[in-house]
Amino acid sequence: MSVPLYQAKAEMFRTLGHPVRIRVLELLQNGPRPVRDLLAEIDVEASNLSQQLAVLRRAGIVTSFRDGALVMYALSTPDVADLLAAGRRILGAVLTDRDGLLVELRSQTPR
Amino acid sequence: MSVPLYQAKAEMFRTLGHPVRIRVLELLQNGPRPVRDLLAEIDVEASNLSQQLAVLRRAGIVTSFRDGALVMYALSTPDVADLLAAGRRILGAVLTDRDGLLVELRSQTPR
DNA sequence: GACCGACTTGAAGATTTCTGCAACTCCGAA
DNA sequence: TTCGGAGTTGCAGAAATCTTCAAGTCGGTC
Repeated sequence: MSVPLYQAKAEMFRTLGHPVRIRVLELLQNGPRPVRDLLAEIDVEASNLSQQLAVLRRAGIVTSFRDGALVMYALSTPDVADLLAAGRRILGAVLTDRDGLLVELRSQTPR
Repeated sequence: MSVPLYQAKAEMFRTLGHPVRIRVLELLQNGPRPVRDLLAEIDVEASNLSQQLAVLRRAGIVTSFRDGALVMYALSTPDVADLLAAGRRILGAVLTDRDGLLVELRSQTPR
């Protein structure tokens, strides 16, 4: 297997490695959402959110389209939900009462 | 859900966001391996590999133990394999003949 | 067509991550 | 007890990422 493929995989994971971007993806799991909604749920400046959305867009993980005055975002593939779920599982295995985060993690219904 | 949990998830993904670390994890899927072996398969300096292993160790994704003169590394949980597999699927969905990497990706047997 | 809300873009400074070198520890063999 | 192989650690310069501010675009509405 060639080197560039590892590069691509690493970039994909790195793209997910940001709190705001994770938050966005989890919100988009429930279907397309306008930026305005995301902004209302995530405590971050509009320009910052826009930058993070651009990162996800460039990586091809989300797509966007205009609906009148609003810009909508959606997951480009439902596989993203699997990835997030797998991440959640590992976090559970790794944290194993390392601290209180575990309790909170467990309370999140596994889809 | 509180902010710190997103932080933890993001950190977990960021930990995977490096070519050498991805390579290491894929090699460890087949069972524990001494650093010497990893070094032989990954084209990187020993100190660099050691730094990357330290990152994975700190994140709790791998564990290490000494076996005589060798230091062995192993996945801390088999769930990691699922995560890598999910990543592979997304990459496949996202790349969809965006370039030649796709062909290579497909040739990799899905576990 | 002027204005406002909804977003995006560009750029700069601050922060974090990476890489490679040098020095150091640990173990086993001679 | 000395030596060499196997790894790790500390650090500094280089590179990538984040955050924020200012400016700009696109649609609707009055």
